[in-house]
Amino acid sequence: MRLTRYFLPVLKENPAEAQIVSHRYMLRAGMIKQQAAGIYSWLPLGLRVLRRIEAIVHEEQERAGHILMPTLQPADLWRESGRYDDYGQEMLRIKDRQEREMLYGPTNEEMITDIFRAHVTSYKDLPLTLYHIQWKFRDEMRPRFGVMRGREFLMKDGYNFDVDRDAALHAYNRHMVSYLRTYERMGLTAIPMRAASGPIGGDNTHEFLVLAQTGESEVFYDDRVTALKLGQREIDYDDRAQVAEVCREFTTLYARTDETHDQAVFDQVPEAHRKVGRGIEVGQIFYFGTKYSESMGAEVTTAEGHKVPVEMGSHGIGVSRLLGAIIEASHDDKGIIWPEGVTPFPVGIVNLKQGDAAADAACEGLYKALAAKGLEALYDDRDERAGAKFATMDLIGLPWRITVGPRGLANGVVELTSRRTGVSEEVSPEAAVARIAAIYAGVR
RNA sequence: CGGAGCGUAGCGCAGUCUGGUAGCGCACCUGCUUCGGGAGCAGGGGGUCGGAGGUUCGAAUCCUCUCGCUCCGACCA
Repeated sequence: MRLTRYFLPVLKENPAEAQIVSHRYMLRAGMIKQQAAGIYSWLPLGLRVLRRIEAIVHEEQERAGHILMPTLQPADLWRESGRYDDYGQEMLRIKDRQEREMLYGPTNEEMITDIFRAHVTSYKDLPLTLYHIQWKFRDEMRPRFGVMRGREFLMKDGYNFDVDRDAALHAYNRHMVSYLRTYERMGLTAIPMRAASGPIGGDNTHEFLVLAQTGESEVFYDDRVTALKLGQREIDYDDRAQVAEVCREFTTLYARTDETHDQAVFDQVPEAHRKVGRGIEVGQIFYFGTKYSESMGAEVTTAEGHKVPVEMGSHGIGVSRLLGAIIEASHDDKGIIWPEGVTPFPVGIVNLKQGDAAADAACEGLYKALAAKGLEALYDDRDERAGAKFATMDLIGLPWRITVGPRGLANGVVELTSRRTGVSEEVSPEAAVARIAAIYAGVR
């Protein structure tokens, strides 16, 4: 993408309404535009990152069935589970022209149960997991922090259906592991913490927290959990013992939110590892058994011929919120530093002397060579001074930058710079392309 | 929803107390010079002051109502 043809309305000054760093940078980097309290338009750069995060979520859902449920739901479905009255003012209630009561979905347990009961009646069709990524609306009393606490937000929510409790708990564990992988691919350390279930219900639930000063939850943890990594290990999601072992590894050390914190247990953590901090919640998994299947009549026939309410769980990832969480976890005083997994463009090309025949040709060559490797660079071809181009690149946070100028070209080299470390090296254009391709070979 | 504050040019702000017909920086446009970390000089365009009503010879400024946004608190992916 050539910057002269790209809609990237960057701001030099901080918008007054933005209080935290991720919100400020998202506005300054031209990623989002607020339309009402907690409701945002996604501009090209922001949308690209949102789509990258979605892509990773999709890829990690592997065999789960991808569906799409509507944003608007009939109120009657929620009357069946009893949540129409329980959910309160946070639920946006609407009437259509026929005076039918509708709501803008804050979550989809009722609807997925309705889909399930219409089509599944036998244990032979289990286990089943269905998920979608859809906009949700929760009419927060106080939206804030940009996309971290918006009213409209994009969420991946999945639902598993199993024949018995053991199978459902395996589904729970499977999702815990897949979520760990998902966050790691985004360059995040998200710690599973024992949590409270809230309006979803159920007795087994973990939240995934990214540690950050600006987090909304107070967290208590043994800091050795932050060193745990899934890495490249092979995992067979059908292997109950292996999946359970990974979960045990990640949930044994103390890690809880204030809702479930137990000071007596926490005191047993060695003092050197005992940490209190704040975290951003980026996902949650639930096992809630037959809460919805019983109230809504979602039953399956077992091998023995009995009808039983299906065992269920649900799992969510705050897709739009993750943009904010990633920025909170990865930035400096110049701007954002995107992890390779979610960056809007893999690399930026800065032409220091637009209009110089050699510089222009070298940039075009790099741009095409990268494209040939499937890497779309953001080429700053504006007639701007070097400082302005560097400032823009630093702000929008592309992890790699290739700087092209007459001075280097005279020696046959361009500069390859890491946004994260600031380290530059002078290499031939061909070598720069090869390096970038190698870096992203393991990422996309 | 309770408490506090703010709406003046695309963005950041001054002017409001002490009414007299709107200003600064950035951005934008033109020209010249500059050109490896948000350039300099000169010239220029743009707002009727969130909205409605009222007081007054006269309202961004005073009064009433209203809409929106932000911050603190209670709730949440």
